Amino acid sequence: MEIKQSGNNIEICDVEEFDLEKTFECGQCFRWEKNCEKKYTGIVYNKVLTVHSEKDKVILENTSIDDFEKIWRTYFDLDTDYVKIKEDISRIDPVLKEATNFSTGIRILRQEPWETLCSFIISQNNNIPRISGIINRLCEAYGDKIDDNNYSFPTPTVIAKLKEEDLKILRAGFRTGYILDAAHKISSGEVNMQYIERMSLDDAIKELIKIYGVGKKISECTLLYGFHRLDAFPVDVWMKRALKELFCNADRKYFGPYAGIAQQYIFHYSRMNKDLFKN
DNA sequence: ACCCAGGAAATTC
DNA sequence: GAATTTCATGGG
Repeated sequence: MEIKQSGNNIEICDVEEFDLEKTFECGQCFRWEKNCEKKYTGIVYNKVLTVHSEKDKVILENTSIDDFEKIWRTYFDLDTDYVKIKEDISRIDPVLKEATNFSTGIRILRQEPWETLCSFIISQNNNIPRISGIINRLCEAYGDKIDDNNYSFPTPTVIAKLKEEDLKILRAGFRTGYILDAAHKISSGEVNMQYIERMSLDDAIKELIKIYGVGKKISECTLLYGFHRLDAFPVDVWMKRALKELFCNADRKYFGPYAGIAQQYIFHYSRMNKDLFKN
C-alpha cells in the first residue's frame, strides 16, 4: 500500500482487499451514498468525504495527508491484514472458504460507537433503504450542518434532550423510545462506552443490553462495527438460515477469533446468493 | 408459547 | 398488483 497526494486528493495505491461497493453495501453502515459516477459520499467525525476507486487505486477527494492519517486510515481499517485473516478463516471449512472468496474486498469499518449503536437500534426488523431514510432525517433535524447537503450524526446529549414527539418526524415507529433510552443511558454515563472498550466480549454484550430495545443481536452489531470487536458474532435471520443450511448449526466458537469477519462474509454471500435457501 | 407495535421499501408470488 | 419479508425487542 502506498499513499500519494495528488492535488486535493489522496490516492491509496496497490491496496489489497478494499472493494468500496462491497464494503459500503454489505450492511454494516447506512450513511455512504453512491452517486451517478459510482462515487460514495459519507460523513465521519464531522468530515465529509467522497471516495471512488480506479483499478488498484482508491481515491479520497478533497482531503489531506493529515486527515488521512488522523481519520481515514483508521476508519477504513487499512492497517489490518485481511489477506492473512482470510487465509485463517478459509481454513475452517470449504463452504466458509467459498463465502470468503466471494466477499473479497470487504473491510470492517471502524465506525463511531454511538452512531453505530443508534443506527442498529433503528435497523431492527427493518430494511436498509428505510433505515437510511430514518437516519438521514435524524441527522438533518438534529445534527450539525456541515455544508449544504451534509449533517453530522447528533450526539447522545442532543438527543437526550428531545421528547418522543420531537422524533415523530423520523417515522421510526416503536424504535423511537429505544433511541431515547439509548441517548439517556449513554449521555448520563449509566452505560459507559469507555468501559465497554475494556470489557470481555460477554460483559460488553450484557452492558449494551441494559439499553431498552437492545438485545443480543444489536449489541453484537454495535461491538463489531462500532468497537471493532472482531470476535462479536451477530446472528440475524440471514445468519440463522445460513448457519442451519450451510454450517450444521455451528456457533460462534466454530468460527474462531475472527468470527465477526466470517459472519460478514457469510451474510454478504447469503444475501447475494438467495437461491441457496430455496426451501 | 404466541402476537403485536408502526411502518415502508424491496422482493416474491 | 397483492402478499411477504425485512440485519428484533419487549410487553401483554
